[in-house]
Amino acid sequence: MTPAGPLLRQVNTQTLMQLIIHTGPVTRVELARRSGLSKQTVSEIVRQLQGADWVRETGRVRGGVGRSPVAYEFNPRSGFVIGVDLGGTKLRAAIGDLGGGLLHEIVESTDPLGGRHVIEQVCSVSRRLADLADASWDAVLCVAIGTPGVLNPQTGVMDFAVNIPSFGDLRVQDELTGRLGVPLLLDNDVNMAVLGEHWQGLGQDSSDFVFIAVGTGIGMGVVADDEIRRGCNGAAGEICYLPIGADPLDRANQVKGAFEEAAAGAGLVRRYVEAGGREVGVPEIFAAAADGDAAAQLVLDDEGRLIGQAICAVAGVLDPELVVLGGGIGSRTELLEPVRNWLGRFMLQPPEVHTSALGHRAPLVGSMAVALRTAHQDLFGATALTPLVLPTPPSGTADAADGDVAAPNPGGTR
Amino acid sequence: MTPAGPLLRQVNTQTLMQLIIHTGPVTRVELARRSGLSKQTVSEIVRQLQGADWVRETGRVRGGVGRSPVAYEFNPRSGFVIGVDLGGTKLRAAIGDLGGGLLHEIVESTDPLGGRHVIEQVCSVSRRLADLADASWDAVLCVAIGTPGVLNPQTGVMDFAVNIPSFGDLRVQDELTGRLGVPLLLDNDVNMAVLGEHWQGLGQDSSDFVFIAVGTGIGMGVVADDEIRRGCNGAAGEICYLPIGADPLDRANQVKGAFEEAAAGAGLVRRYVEAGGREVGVPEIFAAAADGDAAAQLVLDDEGRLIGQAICAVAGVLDPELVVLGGGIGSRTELLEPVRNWLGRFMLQPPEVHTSALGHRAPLVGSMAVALRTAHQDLFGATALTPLVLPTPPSGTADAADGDVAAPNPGGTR
DNA sequence: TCTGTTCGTCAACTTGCCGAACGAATGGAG
DNA sequence: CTCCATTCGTTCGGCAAGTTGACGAACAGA
Repeated sequence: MTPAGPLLRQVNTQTLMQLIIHTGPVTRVELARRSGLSKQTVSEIVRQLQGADWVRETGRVRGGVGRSPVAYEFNPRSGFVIGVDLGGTKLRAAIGDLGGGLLHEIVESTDPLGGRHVIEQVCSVSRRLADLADASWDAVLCVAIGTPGVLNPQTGVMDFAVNIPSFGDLRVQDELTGRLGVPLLLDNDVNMAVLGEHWQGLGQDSSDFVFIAVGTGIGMGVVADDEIRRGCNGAAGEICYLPIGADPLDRANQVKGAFEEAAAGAGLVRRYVEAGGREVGVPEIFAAAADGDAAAQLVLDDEGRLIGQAICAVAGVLDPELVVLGGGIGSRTELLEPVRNWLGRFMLQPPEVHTSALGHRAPLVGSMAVALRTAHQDLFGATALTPLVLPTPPSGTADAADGDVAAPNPGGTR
Repeated sequence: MTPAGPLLRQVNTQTLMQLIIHTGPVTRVELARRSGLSKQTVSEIVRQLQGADWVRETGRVRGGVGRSPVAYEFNPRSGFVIGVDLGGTKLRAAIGDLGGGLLHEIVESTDPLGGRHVIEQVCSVSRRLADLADASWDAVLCVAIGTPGVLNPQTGVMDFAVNIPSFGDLRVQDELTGRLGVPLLLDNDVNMAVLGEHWQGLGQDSSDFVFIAVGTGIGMGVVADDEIRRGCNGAAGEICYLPIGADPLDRANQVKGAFEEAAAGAGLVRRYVEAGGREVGVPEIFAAAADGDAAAQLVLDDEGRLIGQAICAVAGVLDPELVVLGGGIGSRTELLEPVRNWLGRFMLQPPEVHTSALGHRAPLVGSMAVALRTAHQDLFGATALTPLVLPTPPSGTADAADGDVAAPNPGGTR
């Protein structure tokens, strides 16, 4: 089943591939030093990789004494990935190469007809991106899509995809996979956003941090130990249900969640009206506060208190290094100071709080990160080949009777 | 650096070892089928393992047609691990074999002198356990200790180890490692408890669940994706600081935490007094409630409300499959119904809530699990040998300007 | 006792990697 | 301009590990 030769060679090939990717242009001798392999083995494998176009020469390294070595680097155009941020109004998509470089980006309005029309739109945009990048469709290795809603990990259906008409009914995963013919990943847009910040934003140096999006709704993405955490139903980070702000016992507040009821867009407007303001949109409230409107300022400070309280709850559970605020309301820098202020009054040692570095592009960047990572895993990852079972502790007391053993399993499972 | 031969053989040896451990008694042919290796290779490696006493024959499998094969099983006595639950008043310790079997257990009072005396006590108990199990000290592969307090991941010092006099000042990790001469793991007792439940208690089938201990203090252990989560400062699960019950803005409530101030032992007693009860201990309150004391019943129902609110907050952040209640107060079954009742009023789809299956032995069992797992990792794990770097996406800069269609990045990153 | 079947081991062959030695390129010294 | 130390890259013989194939050994049932 697993001939020995191929396996070892595969491991070594992947090792070298990893080194070439992460070390940038590198000579064969350097590879031999770092991998511990011998020069000849390295040469042979590199030759293969170059033949398969995974790797390309990048010139010679001159300057030292002795013969100039040839340097090799990863050929980023050996594959492409596509990331999509599918919102209720806008569809953002981008194509990038396997080196992590972003090549082209398309932004357009989401098809208001919803349902299959949106699926069709995603396909169309994807193929246009591939054309823009002058890439054959076969070279597209992975597509990742972030969209509002909770992904049901079992069925692959996005529940609560309220922003797009009749989108929740479709088996989006299957539909799109079938139509694109490419591995497809679907996830919550907040999860994508947190991964975006982890890859290229504020969370680059943090292995434990959260992204809190406050806008029309409220959501949170959690990165713990450098991985996204989804919880058992994919509902981790659904802090809209936190018992904060509104009465958590009122059933009316449990549909969208007490915290969301109070702190999200509608709640903010309602509190502004209650404080004596006119019934306007969220941006107008911020503008009014900037103009010195006392009611608006009070409401925004209160918003800071609510968010601070939520962060306090999150920090008590997760102990993140950093909290990134995003979304239509959360990304307003005016909120930063009240949030920090209130948080400091709730906690003795609060986590750092910052406004998203990527802004509305966070979910898109995150989708790219997911697609890229998946492609790399599939191509060069350790997943497929390790024959090792996870080393979990043996379960319970060995209840095997001593002495002769019962008959072996007849079917010869496998 | 890494000779090829040994590496491949090591991988295969570990593969077979894993199979033998997890499959129980198993014949060589079966091993060959499952591992994909040939019969000869399996024979050779099994011979070696048997010579090194890692594996032993366990009789022949009779009943089938043809020659009876010899079955092999993991020799659990090839190594031993020790788990310790070091509390403020009691010290529980146990020794088990590498098969997960618990062999002997010792419970005694913690040395009230604290500090080095306790360290000495741990050493003494450990060696006595090894003697009881008739194991040479060299065969003890790992010791894990759970104790109250927050482990500082950097220094290895237990901060806030308030229950044991002058214990927080010591570099316990280093002291004990030096004195025992064995790999030693130190962690929070609540973390140990959650791992105990994960191994042999209620959380066996859950990859995402939490253990909430309510007693003198309040703490929570978090298992997400089958791993314990500590957060960036090891303070994950410190739900004592949740803004629940007491005024979270009062600095006096921030030392121990608002939630702990309200819901832990002292808070429970205080609320009972405020409700008209006498100043008694926690067990007396439970007894009074059972006797029909209205004030006590009210206070306990209120305790259920507080805990329910905390679970609501935790569930909103982590989405656990299960919440296990433990600790002096939390493990009282009388609380289960009020907690569930209130939780159902807070949330539409609350997680399951149960009382700890292991009770006060949870931290001890968890320590055993940690020690066992560490020993297995060290012996048969994949950690030491994989030459693969983690396949993270390469960090390319792609700061494309916004716009309907962004220009391709000009610099040709990297 | 015979026979079909399965287990376990011995031999011959293949793969992959390494050490050592050798030709090739390069920059500097004379 | 030539020579040379130095480093790069390749070729050759050898070793370690695994696989296929064949054969003796044990066992159940006829």
